[in-house]
Amino acid sequence: MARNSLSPRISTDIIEFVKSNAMRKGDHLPLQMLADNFRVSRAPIMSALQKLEERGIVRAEPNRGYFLAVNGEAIEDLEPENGQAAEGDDAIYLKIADDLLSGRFAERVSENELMRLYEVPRTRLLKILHRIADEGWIERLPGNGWSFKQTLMSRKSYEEGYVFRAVIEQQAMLLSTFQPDPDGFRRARETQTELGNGGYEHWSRAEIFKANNDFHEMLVACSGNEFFLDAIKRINRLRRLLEYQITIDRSRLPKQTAEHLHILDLLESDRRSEAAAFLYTHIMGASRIKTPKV
Amino acid sequence: MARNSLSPRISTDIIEFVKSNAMRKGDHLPLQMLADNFRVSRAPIMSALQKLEERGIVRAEPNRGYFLAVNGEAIEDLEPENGQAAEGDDAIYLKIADDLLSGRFAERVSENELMRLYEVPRTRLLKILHRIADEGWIERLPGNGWSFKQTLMSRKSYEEGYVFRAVIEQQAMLLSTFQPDPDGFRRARETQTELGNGGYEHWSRAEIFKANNDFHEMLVACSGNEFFLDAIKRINRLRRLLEYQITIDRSRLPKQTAEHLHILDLLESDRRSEAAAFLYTHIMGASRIKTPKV
DNA sequence: AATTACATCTTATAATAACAAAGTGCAATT
DNA sequence: AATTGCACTTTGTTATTATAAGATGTAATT
Repeated sequence: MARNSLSPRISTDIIEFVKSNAMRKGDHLPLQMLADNFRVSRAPIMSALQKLEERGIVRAEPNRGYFLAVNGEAIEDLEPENGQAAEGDDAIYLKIADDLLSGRFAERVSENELMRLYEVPRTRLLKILHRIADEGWIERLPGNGWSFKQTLMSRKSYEEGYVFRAVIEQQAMLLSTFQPDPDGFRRARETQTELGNGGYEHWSRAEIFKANNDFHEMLVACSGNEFFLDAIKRINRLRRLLEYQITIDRSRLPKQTAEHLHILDLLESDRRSEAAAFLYTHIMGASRIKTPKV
Repeated sequence: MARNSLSPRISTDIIEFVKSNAMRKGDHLPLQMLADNFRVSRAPIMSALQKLEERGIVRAEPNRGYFLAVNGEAIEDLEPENGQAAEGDDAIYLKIADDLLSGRFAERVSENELMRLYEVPRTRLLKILHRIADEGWIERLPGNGWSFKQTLMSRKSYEEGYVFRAVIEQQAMLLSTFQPDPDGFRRARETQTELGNGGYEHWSRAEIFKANNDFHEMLVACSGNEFFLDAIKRINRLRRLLEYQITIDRSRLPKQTAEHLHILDLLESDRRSEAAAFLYTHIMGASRIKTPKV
């Protein structure tokens, strides 16, 4: 009768926060700091911490607050990578994507139909549909119902996407406002090195995908132009959907990470136009290898 | 208690359709054809035509349907250009934009607050907010409420937008898939010529803006790459919002239309890279002149 | 001075019902 | 054969109400 609690998501976020800040056992976790960080009030932070206490990750001290009960890096995510255990809205979102790619939809669908099909209240369904609309693969019709844009999910569009990415990223790098971000570079180096040195064998598909996207988005962020970054983020969200259907060719990853590192090298030795050219072929090269199942 | 009828919008659409197809007095207007065209069922078409009959624009013949009562070009829009007579959702959308640009919002707003402020039911408000979110200048917070992204509305972002457009459009033209669309070129020529030959003096701001956007979107459409087109459309929607605040410098329009025609000339004589380079400076040039009021 | 813990207020989701508008099948008309 | 006109079904918006979750001010504790 009421909404889904934020606390599960926030629990996960807190764990990630603790890890990425390399916090240690005994460190204090002030409510307001976490609340500001996640852009919510103290209330959901409280309940998330209470849940984390039950899992033994934090310790509560009366009137003093919550403290880390273990070292950050020692925390393992509960329910880690159990296949497709997407929770809540995301589960339905993915089901819709899957049903669309399997051709289970007519071009036109009514909201009621979808509500019945996925057993979701209208409010929630609409939230999901609007998200999909934002990603561009569904569209509200003027009268009743919604219409899927199958074109965006096609093979042709997939290749167009690579062209778009290659052009945008290359051009972003050539902008006069482009400026390498030392901190971003350092972290990218770490991740890419780790991924190249064996990580590619056991990391999950989602992790690999994220590492790759993070790298490219970090580069575009250096352009200092929000529109370029936004365009890349937007197309990456769509790409995630299509590439989930594809088997990753892990044998190609060492080469990929090496190329990523090479780009950083070039940039750090002020050979920007070389880096941009290399980036272009790097992206276009990736598109030819993989072949969608569908 | 029920939703807004589509018929007003469809009436307008029919008029536009009739005009752009140069239809003549006495021409038949089949329901299904119009329905397919506007992606709705015959029902709202019927009621739209009934309203048009009351205005004397079409004539009904029993069991035969509706026929144009006047020549297409002779129809004047009712309530034409009466300043800012935006109807329905658009009115609220524009009010929100205006209130934001005037700094009347805190960074954080709740849905209830907005419902009270604009006296709109939640469903409608949400539709508008999602549209705004799609344009990128508002964002749902994880807990309660929404947050405006003022950055997108700033002077800096305005300039970044021009850079983005210039790059995207130029690169779109350089794609191997780029192919001039003779029909699109012809129509663009007509519009731009008309605008240059005096149209710039009496066309409304909205009309001028639309002609300009149509021109650029037509060009990008020739790239045959949906992502380029989408990116341009997206930024143009945002641009409309900011430029509405700006006084048009009509004296610059003849030069602008001349440049547009020049681009078409270059493309038609197969001088694509020249055209692309010119297009780039054309767009960047436009950004320096105008100065936002805000 | 910072921060929690609690009480209180506010917000958004969900279920329901009413209703006008959109969608549709088919006989009637041209 | 095409298209309308109409009866009928389905859909989506709105208002209402209940409720759990988020937001927040403040006294108490460190």
